[in-house]
Amino acid sequence: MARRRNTVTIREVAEDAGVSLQTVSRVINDEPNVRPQMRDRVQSSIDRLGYVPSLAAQRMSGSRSYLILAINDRERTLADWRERTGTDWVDQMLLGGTLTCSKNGYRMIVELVDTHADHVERELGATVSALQPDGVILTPPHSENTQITRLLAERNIPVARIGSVEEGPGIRLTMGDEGAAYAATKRLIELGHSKIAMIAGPDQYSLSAWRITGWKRAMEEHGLATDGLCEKGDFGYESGTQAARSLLHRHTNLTAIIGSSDQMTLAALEVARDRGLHVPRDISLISFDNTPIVRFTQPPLTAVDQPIAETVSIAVEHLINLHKAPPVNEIIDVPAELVERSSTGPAPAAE
Amino acid sequence: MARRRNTVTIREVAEDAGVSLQTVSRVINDEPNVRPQMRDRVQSSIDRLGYVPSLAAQRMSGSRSYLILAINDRERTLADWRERTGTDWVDQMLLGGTLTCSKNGYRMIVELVDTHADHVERELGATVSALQPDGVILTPPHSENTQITRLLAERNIPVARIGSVEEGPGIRLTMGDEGAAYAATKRLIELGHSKIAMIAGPDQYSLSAWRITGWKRAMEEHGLATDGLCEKGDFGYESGTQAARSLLHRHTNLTAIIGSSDQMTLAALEVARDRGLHVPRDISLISFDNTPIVRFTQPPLTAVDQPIAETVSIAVEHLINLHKAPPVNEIIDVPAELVERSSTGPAPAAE
DNA sequence: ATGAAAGCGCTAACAA
DNA sequence: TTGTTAGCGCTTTCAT
Repeated sequence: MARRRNTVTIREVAEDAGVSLQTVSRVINDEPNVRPQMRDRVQSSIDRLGYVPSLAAQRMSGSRSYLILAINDRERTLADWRERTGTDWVDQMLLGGTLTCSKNGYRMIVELVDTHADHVERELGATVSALQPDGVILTPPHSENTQITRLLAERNIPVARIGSVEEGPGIRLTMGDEGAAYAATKRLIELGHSKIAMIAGPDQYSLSAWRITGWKRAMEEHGLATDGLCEKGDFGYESGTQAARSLLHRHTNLTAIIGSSDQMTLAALEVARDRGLHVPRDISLISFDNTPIVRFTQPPLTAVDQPIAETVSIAVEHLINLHKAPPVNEIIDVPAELVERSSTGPAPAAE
Repeated sequence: MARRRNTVTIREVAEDAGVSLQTVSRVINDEPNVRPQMRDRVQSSIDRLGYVPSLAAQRMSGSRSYLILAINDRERTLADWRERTGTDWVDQMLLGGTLTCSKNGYRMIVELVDTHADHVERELGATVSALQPDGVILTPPHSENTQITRLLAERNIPVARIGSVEEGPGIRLTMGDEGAAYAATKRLIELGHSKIAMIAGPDQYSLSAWRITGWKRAMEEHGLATDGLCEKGDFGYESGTQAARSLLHRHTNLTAIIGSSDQMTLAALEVARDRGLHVPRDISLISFDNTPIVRFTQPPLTAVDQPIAETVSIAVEHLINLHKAPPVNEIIDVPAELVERSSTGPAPAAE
């Protein structure tokens, strides 16, 4: 069975318009050296025939692939999806990414990449060879994986690294972590809290440290102690339970906790409840992420909203070179916002 | 600046192995007529050089594109993402789709397509021309959009239609809607309920009717009336509020509601609470979707879990022809499961 | 400002 | 069983 030709090619457009292939190509790519009259003629043929250039052919002839790769941690992402934890990180990436991509004729492809050292080079290398993307967006913890950044640099593929300020190839974007932690802490201080603890994320993620820094800065500015008030988790629920238990055990006069993820803060809420503490009357809680679920908990959590969509959108814009002359050494910091709900309130009167 | 060659091509592999391009091609595509010894030789060159075929080139030479398109309703999806309603439909599609795709060397690309009649043909036509996917997965309401199915059929692109049983091109998959509604209703009847209402989805979605059918069948089998017990919504929260109000207003002796989406059921929960009804003591609630948020509401909702990941995975398998001889006229029904939580309980004693 | 020719990396059809 | 040839649809030279 002969596979019928079923797409319009550049040749048909050229014939229809009575011009050469090149002229059509020039029109498609908005290149100079085409008279307006000619351009109109060709464009109308394109429209009438419904011609759309084949991505594959464009890529083949050495032009762009019009593909942007968004890379996420395989293990964590799969776990989130399988357990349906309600993390909408990927959705927000798609929101910011696909919209900006499609505005410019690009597509975004989500790829999951293992952090495991043996695989990463082969795995990502294969993906890049197959797809030949025009740009790659790296998210933590991949943003700081030198194996990955080196591989991409070798292949001359533009990179946007989200959540990293480390020197290295590509542009760097952060989501206001330090500032947000500072603002959250400050807000709690305004509410009269002075014993404010932090459940931080894992060291593997740079942003964990930035948030600690923001929290410490606010505390110190107000002459408040931070010793023993920081516990580390891995962003997951279980680790939040451990951290909250240990904090509440050590500090019976704790009146506020900032959790570096929704899951950990949710766990803290549960732990507080188990100990008979009422939120926010006895203890205030602020979370990081602002995933959908925190609006539905009892009480709904005050949370730092991660501007994922906006950040990814900006990353895409830079990758496809909308901003000519990329500020190579600059770091783009997209500010995060604090969304106040009912898990924060005035500090309880001192005993 | 000369763009440096930075990928290994089939030619280099051929030279390295001392064979022709064609032999390498045969090895790559696992074709017959290559002696094991030759195959090994070529394979080791491939491995050593880290060669991966270029998708674009493969596509160009008339073979597959190794791309599967997953199409969702643009407006609804964007709204869900922007409002962060917690719908993880796309995530579940990615979970089922990308895993099965990547196992077979394919990629899945998520596309948002407007339902609006004027656009759809141009829009989807352009995407298909550009990407030339090997298969397309359609979700409601696109699954039954004849403009779309016709377009894809004309271009000989294999289609999987989720949530449609209508005659037409491609394979059809459903997610056990009728059976699940039947099972949910039956469960409520077992719990002693007899006045069981339904908040259905919009007519635009076939599955809305299937769920009504399942509910009615269970009711009738037990000699229970259904008159005036079905209200229609649009799956959104607002419409759920309207529907629940109207139902509770008309039927003061209502003891159970089945909602055709999480958002509508959440709205019903709120309405019930406003009227001083305790869930599940005074009224039981069962939802459809089982998105992450329903585990965190008070009380957590009993819900019909939509097997999205599994369904999409099966769709992909068929599209890439893992199951030779596709059962063209068969409908694949992936059963949904009822997840019991705390929004269902025994019917209150009759007054 | 426009066109002709060459080639991107691969596979299909054919030849050996 | 293996190799050779001719494209796929497009963009790059380079001519005109």
